[in-house]
Amino acid sequence: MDPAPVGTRRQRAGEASPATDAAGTGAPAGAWGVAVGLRDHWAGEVTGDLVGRPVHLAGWVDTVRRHGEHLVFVDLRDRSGLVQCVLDTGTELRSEYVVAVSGTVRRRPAGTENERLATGAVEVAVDAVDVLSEAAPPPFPVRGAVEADEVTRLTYRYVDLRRERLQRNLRLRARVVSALRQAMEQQGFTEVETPLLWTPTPEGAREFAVPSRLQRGSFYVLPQSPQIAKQLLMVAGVDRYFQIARCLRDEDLRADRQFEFTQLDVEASFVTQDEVLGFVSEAVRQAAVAATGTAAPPIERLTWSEALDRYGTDKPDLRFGMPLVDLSGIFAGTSVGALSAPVVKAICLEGGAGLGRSRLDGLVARAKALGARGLAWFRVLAAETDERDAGAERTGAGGAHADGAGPGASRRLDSPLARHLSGPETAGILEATGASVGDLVLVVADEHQLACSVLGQLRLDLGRPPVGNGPPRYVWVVDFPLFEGRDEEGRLVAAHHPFTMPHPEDLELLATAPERVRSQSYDLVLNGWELGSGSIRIHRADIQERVFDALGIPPAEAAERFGFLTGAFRYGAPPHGGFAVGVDRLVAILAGEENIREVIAFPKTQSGGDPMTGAPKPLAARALAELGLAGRVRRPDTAGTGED
RNA sequence: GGACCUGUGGUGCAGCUAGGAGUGCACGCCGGCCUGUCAAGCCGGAGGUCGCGGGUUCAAAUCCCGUCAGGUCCGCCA
Repeated sequence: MDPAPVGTRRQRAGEASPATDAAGTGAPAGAWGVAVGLRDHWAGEVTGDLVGRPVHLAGWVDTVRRHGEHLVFVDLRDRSGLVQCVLDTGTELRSEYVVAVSGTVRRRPAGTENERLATGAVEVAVDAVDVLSEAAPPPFPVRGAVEADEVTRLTYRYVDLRRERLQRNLRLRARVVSALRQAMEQQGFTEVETPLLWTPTPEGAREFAVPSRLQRGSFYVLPQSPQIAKQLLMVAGVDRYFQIARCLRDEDLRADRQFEFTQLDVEASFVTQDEVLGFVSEAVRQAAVAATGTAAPPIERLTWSEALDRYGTDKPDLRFGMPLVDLSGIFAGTSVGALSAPVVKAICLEGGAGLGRSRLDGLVARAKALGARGLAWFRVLAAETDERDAGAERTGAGGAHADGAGPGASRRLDSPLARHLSGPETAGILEATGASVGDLVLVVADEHQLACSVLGQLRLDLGRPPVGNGPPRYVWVVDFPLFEGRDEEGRLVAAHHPFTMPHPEDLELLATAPERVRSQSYDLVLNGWELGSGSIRIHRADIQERVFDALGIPPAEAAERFGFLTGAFRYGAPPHGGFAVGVDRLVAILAGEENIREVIAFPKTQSGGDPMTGAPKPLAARALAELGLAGRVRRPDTAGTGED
């Protein structure tokens, strides 16, 4: 017997990096551990060097190919892959039966090898089969790439998880989490667990409430993040903290949002912003290497205002171009009403001149739905070739000519607006956008924020590649503003959270022009997904008071809501800052998945349900009474009349 | 709170624009044949409230209204 094939295989493969195995199971070679119990080998590792050896295998029946009573092929599957077993007696094996087999490995007869299978050179001549469990036909195929309806998949999640895709994702996730943990430990961080039963912090995301049985009428909440706890750990002198932390937010679900999600939560004392970014960069880099086996690219850096100006968003997808171009100067004194606005911005869609009128109307509608006053479009056509230009005459649109200063032939603009443009305006559009014949220029004239965000969204609509496509582009977005807009009562709203340290150069603006104050906060963005965010925190009472003041939070209210944090700061708070990385999103992108459900073992539907368990469910009256909630039940027949 | 897409034997689709008997394809399932297959093959068979409710019509999977479920997005996510 060979009790420890793992080490020898790893050595033979000579792989320093965790490249995936030949069976395509998504696991590092030799990662299955020692086979024990009913098995002494893994199905996916039955290869040529075992020829002549007896093996015991256990797993699921993948396929049965029956050639009469005396020749039956059974593919036996376990997490490591499959191997063909040959039986010479008729048996009652069916797909997904759970079996243990014993037999002898032998080379397949010449000409019957299967090159698509890692174990395809050999087969197991079976002398005993033990059916451990019979199985009903699965509700959807376990093998293959066809996806069943979402409810069906979630109702039978244990079957769905048996499939190759999710098995691979679960293992990739485990490797990523392990790499993150190792990277943080290597950098001197201490893993600390923080409470799940926390206290309400009325600000930020909606929280899940947990009724207290011992103190009826009072509630814990589940933490939307360990933010305050980790700052208290800094006051406690932990100095470098991290946690693979579950966070819970009672907000509407999306492709990249579940109620509960996992963060790599990090906080460190006596550090600069760049040092925090360095710690996180190293962790993410190691995670990417663990997941893909290839080196992650360096993380780029943009300021928040650069990101907004060039990509119309604070989470730019840098995998493709189509940057926003500023035309405000060109249209500063325009006579065209539709283009008269504080800010005029444009994007250029390569080859977009061929879009038909209905398609363009759709874009205009989309822009309006996003809040813009309107959307101007200009087809870029070759000058003096009107008759051959698609749609130019049919739409009855006027054409404005300009001798292109840019590359290629002279160009003109085709658009209902084109004949209203002055010569310099036409030339300005062509020059600023660098548009070529056949392109489409889209222009939004509006307030700065709106013009940017609308074009940023259109840029994504028109140009964004699928999630896993192309080399990943990591980018730090830094210098976020401290505040973003105002609430209904005209009070400033914290962009990150109220403990974020203002940029040192902008401290004086707090009282005079708070909207212009930058903060020491930063986001990590991967392929247009916000992977996480962080900041340097305020540790000085005087600065904190000035920020609370700017936020319109009176001292008494601040003490009531955050007293246990500011109180702790009185006893010696080190300067500190941190970050949190969204693990589900990171894993999803590394796995090439569009939805984080595919990297979570038991996710919920968009309406927050679990079709498998039926959760959420009503609680029995007795349970409600014990929690002090009985009086608050709203029965359908009394809805709207009960107390609220 | 809102917008859009989807819902047809166990699974994935087509059928709907232009109403005419539950019509079709692939997989799976059940049975038979079959000693080298590997998504085995060949033959036969079973399996359906066309998500649900209402309306229009001589007639509805198909058109209309409502509703439920799933998905994508806006709002929301300090």
